[in-house]
Amino acid sequence: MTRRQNRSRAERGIPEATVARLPVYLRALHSLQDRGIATVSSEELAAAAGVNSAKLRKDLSHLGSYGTRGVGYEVEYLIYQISRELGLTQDWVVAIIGVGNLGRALAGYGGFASRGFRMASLLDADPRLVGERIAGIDVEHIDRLETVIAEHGVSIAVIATPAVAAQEVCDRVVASGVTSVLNFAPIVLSVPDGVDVRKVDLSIELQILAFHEQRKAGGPMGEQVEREYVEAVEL
Amino acid sequence: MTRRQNRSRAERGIPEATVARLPVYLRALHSLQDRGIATVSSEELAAAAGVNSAKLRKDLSHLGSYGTRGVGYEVEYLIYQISRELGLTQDWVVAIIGVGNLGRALAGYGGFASRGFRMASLLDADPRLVGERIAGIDVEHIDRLETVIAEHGVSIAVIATPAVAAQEVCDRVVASGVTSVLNFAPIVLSVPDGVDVRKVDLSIELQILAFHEQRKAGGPMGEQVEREYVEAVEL
DNA sequence: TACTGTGAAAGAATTCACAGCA
DNA sequence: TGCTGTGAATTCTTTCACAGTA
Repeated sequence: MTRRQNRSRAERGIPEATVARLPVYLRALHSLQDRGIATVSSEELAAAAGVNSAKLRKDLSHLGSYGTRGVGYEVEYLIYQISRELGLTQDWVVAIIGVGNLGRALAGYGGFASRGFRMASLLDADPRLVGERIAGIDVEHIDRLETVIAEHGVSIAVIATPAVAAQEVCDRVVASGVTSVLNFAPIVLSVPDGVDVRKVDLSIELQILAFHEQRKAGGPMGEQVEREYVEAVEL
Repeated sequence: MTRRQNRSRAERGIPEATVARLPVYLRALHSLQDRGIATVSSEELAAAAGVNSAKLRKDLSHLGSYGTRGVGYEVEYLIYQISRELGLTQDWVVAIIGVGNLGRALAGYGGFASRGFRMASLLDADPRLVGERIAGIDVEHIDRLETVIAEHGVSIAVIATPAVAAQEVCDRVVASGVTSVLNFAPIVLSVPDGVDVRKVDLSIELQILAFHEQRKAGGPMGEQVEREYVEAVEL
């Protein structure tokens, strides 16, 4: 794995913050491409992605030198390079566990099937849902989890179950060799080293918004609130 | 707004990274409370929240000194203090725009109605959905957006529409005075200063997972891939 | 004694500002 | 000339390690 070549690039060390923004750039680039734009400056692309141009250039510099001074970036080429860096030039097989409203929303999500991700399986514990066809896939019973993961070569598991079931499901997918988990259940999953978990959590996002909203309005009150606590506790 | 009192606390300056973790601590604390635990050490709480204890203590120190040396934190009191800091001791009125599977999932989300958030309205552009009752609320037509925001005093708008509609919906809610937006549409919203937007994006999360998954497997290949690009472009 | 709270050190991420190149 | 790519400066975040205290 040390076969290197001419291209000078920071050896396998893209900052996490940069990785998190690459998908945003990619989306902006696709949108430019759809509008027939072939070349874009860092200033324009940054605006489309909602960041400042210095940050964008620094981020892209971690991938290599894919721009042209005095001109900008070629949209198609940059799409390819970012896709490659993110691993989207290969297909990742995804299984969704939990087919409530959220699971359905995820299954039906378009951008999913399109670039780099193949939804292979939908699983649920509720026997009444088994056999139902959603987004072209038959829902299977959770009992088949291990079999399905092995047969399809699932590498990313999306957990969209109720909170109480999430840890057990997680343990099972991890035991089956899955090392990437996207968790929608409102619970902190514990996993062994080497397994990546990302969490998407509506209520956390709302709470962060509430914090800022409150701040705009003047912040939490002082001693008055201290009194309210005493009352609240004594109810 | 400069009436201060004894409690020494960094004057209105809680780091953003800390704010983003407070909801996680809060959830962990509620879970401890449900299990009848009255007191917790930074070590235990940190484990439950999936962070290390130094970080937890530093985070909490930004709110004030709510622990007891040699003992730990009183669960109930800490819940109250964090809730207050996040602005959850008051109710925030939320409207969801877009009632597809995702909107339904959000509407049905339990933790929502419970702590600090009141779902006041569901809106959709599709006349066939108008009048349908979801989670106890009648879906209204998007034409009524401005009226609904004013009447209910909506302060947080959740955008769960298709991407093409999202910016227009966003413009309208902002024009109606909403300054906090939670966006589920896969698009960068542009808003004036003073408006907070948070984004939840499935495909970005998947892409970040794919990056790490690829890394585990050995990273993007070198010159071989460079050739593949040429072929891909020439299709 | 067993914990919290916090300065100080280390590490990451962002921004500045400009050299260098097409 | 007009842009990218990047060192250097700055700011933010995490971690260390221990003084202080119930």
